[in-house]
Amino acid sequence: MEKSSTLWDRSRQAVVAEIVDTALALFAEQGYEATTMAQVAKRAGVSQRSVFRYFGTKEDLVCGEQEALGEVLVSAVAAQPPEVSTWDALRAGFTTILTASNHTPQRVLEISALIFDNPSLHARYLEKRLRWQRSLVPVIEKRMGIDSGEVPDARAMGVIATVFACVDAASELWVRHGGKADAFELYEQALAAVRG
Amino acid sequence: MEKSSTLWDRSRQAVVAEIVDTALALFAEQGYEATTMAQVAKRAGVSQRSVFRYFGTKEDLVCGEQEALGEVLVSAVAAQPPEVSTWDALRAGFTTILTASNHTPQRVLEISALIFDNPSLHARYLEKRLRWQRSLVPVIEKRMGIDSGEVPDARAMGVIATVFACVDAASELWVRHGGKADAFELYEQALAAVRG
DNA sequence: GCCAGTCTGTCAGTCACTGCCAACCTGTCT
DNA sequence: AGACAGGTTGGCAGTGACTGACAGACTGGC
Repeated sequence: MEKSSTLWDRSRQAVVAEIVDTALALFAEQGYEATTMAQVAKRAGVSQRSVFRYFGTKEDLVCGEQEALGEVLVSAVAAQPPEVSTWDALRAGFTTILTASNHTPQRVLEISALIFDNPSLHARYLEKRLRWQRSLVPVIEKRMGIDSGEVPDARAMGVIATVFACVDAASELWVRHGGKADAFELYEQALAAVRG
Repeated sequence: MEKSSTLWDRSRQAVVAEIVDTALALFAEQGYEATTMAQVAKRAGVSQRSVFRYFGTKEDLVCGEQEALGEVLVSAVAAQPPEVSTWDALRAGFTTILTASNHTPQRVLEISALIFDNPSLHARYLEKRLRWQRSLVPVIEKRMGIDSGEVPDARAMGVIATVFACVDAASELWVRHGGKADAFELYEQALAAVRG
């Protein structure tokens, strides 16, 4: 949470934001597949090479910020006091993410719909989420009173994967309902069906 | 389970198997990323174009048969008698898949390790699994006594996603243990931690 | 043998992505 | 002001996955 130090850093942030905005606009106009990186670069006013320097892959134009959110999630869960149950700690982590995201719900919905509609994007998204799960393992193991071995514990992995699965189900349904449903409620329903 | 009808069909199957075998061998030798489709085609004795006609993508050389297994899973779950609980029905589906796969455990381990070690393959694999989940939704909804609406039910999705999550955790741990662990046991542990 | 339909190989092309190098911009030291 | 060092950008050529189009080969039915 450090203030954007140098002026140079801020202009860089502006360039990144500009590229993402033009990319999302183009994806909305023509669809993800039909849009080329050359188009994005040209309309954003930078070289194609620079777009790849900033984002690495076309998919990261959409899924890029997931990276940072993962760290937020892990530290939020780790920061929960020990008397909070594992399930509540994980839920708290996800609510933290929701409030930490500085996007309008419309924007979140737009991006989510893009991801859910596009197999290649969806695949990449799932894989990134799996990294979140991996980095959560030690945190949850400690919370469940399990010694962290070199290989993760099946119980910890199961709990983490289940919470993610329910979050995922809730997100997908939220998108399918056009953002009109209560995602939190859907999550509770899904988890209750599992644990009840 | 129909007998491979025409001779032509059988030789076609042989070609497909030959391509997969050479591909896996090359991946084992040089790694997945470092192996080009041109190499696979050349060593398999077919044109590069034909490889793409059979498999569509490089990833499908490894994940291709997942497709068929998904249908086996769905029909196996649907075939469970109604008095079997939802959880048991899903577990039965997965054990059916395990026995239906006509590969040696070594082969399964080799393929699984390839998938888990390779982000691009892993991503594609997860996305395919998600399609299994989608096609299971109506089956599970009926079993849980839920009317199938146009949008899936959160409870059904949660249960399905959870079982898959635990299967996934168990598979990954099984691979991390070099195939020496009991995958079934790991699955039970993970699910017990969730439902207990 | 002949014809229709299917399968295969070849070729050229698109697009994501990368390494390389020259130009450039920015702050610093003298 | 001018030289210098660091990092940044753009252009360019290349690789590799993947696709469409076309021509030849191969198959089964007549």
